[in-house]
Amino acid sequence: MHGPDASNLLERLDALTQAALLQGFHQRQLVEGELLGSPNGERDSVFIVRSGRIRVFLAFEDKEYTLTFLEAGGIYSTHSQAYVQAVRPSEVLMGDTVQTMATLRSLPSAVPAIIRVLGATLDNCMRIIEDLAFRDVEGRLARFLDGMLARKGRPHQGSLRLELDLNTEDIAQLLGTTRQTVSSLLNRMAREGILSRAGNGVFDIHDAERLRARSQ
Amino acid sequence: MHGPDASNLLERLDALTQAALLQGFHQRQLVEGELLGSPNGERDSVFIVRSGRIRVFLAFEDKEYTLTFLEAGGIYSTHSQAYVQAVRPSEVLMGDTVQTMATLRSLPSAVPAIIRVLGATLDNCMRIIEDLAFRDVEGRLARFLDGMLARKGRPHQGSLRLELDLNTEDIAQLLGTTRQTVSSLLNRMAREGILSRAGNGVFDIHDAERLRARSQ
DNA sequence: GGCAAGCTGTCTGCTGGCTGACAGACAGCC
DNA sequence: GGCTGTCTGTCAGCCAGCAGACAGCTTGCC
Repeated sequence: MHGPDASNLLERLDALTQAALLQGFHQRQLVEGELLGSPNGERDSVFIVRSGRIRVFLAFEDKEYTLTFLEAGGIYSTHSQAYVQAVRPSEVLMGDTVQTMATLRSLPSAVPAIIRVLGATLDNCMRIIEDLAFRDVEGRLARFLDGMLARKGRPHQGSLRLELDLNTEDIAQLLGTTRQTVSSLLNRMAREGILSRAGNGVFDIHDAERLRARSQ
Repeated sequence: MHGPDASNLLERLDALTQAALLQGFHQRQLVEGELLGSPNGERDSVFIVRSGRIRVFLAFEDKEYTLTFLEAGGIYSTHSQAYVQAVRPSEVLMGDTVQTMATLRSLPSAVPAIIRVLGATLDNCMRIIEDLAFRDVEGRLARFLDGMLARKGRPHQGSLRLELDLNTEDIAQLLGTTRQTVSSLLNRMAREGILSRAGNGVFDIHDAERLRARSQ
């Protein structure tokens, strides 16, 4: 989410490699709000999302910045300074990082896929830095919507419908700003005819052209 | 630079593995200001810095944000949306990414090192995001100085001397702010007795305690 | 029905930091 | 000496966006 998805690791591997890699992984059910990992967490794990929705975020004092939402197929690691939390009931496959590294030694065919996943995560981070360092909130919002449009937009009555299932606060945390600012920007764009809101978390984009122009 | 260094890849490998990995790499001399890579550059390369100083930065319109400076031992890739530029005459060992990936398949012992390097780069990116999303410029500056202190500080007449070889503008670009703001913050810290400036790019930190407190 | 919880919209005041402009200090060079 | 280029310090003006407060709307529950 928020840009091209962290690539689906499993799709890129043949069945045998897949099975070998996932040896030692165990399935885990998460309830809504459950923390999978936090900075300085005891144990390093890698995990793959089977279902549900996982939020990866940074926190400092009482602010939070969402790095990404993971859905089915998403892969991440609980090391790093990020918090990892299920925002709804979810299922994940978890494995120990150290053990997975060891498995990799005897599974060279999986290496390029792994490196590509890491590379995609890195790209995502760089995009975020670019956003935070250079763009104002309106630019970030436009870029976010434009990116989601490419991934999730569906034609609907002459416009493009975007069902994000995110509320204003969620979007604000993805952009590193406040709910109030997102709210007023979205309404300004609505007034300008760029989009309209068709219920909570549902947007109809009427002028993708102008949206993209704003994301530069 | 700017936090723990992107780990020195070569140190972590035995001589044989090293030689195998660097097969096909070629040495290249860079003059000051030379661009090694830019977003949408034709060819993907990996490179290792032998000497000199390389700046990795993002650019947008007329602003630039420096992600890191690489010195001897540093490793990076020219893929990604970053620009890579020699800020002084430098020597690098360059290799083709695709070919290096292929080499890796038959060199499983190098995989953990590679993954660790990628992981360190990712950690650095996350630290930057944390800074940009949560901290004001003074906090970022304090954190930057504190980090450099740990890596480059040398006792000097009862204080800790920091020879950064960076001017105010360079620091501003590392922090995502302007030269003027950095200048006034440094002078405020000097007035408060936290540090003093002993020439361009040289700082004496008198109160590391209070510096750290400001970086939270 | 009433009540609470969650989501949204809007207003107001305040401020961190950007921008542009200018001046002083210093080094190297002709 | 004067000239140029590089680096630094400082000031005034301005504004994007934060923070707090409040109101309206829905939904679900007792």
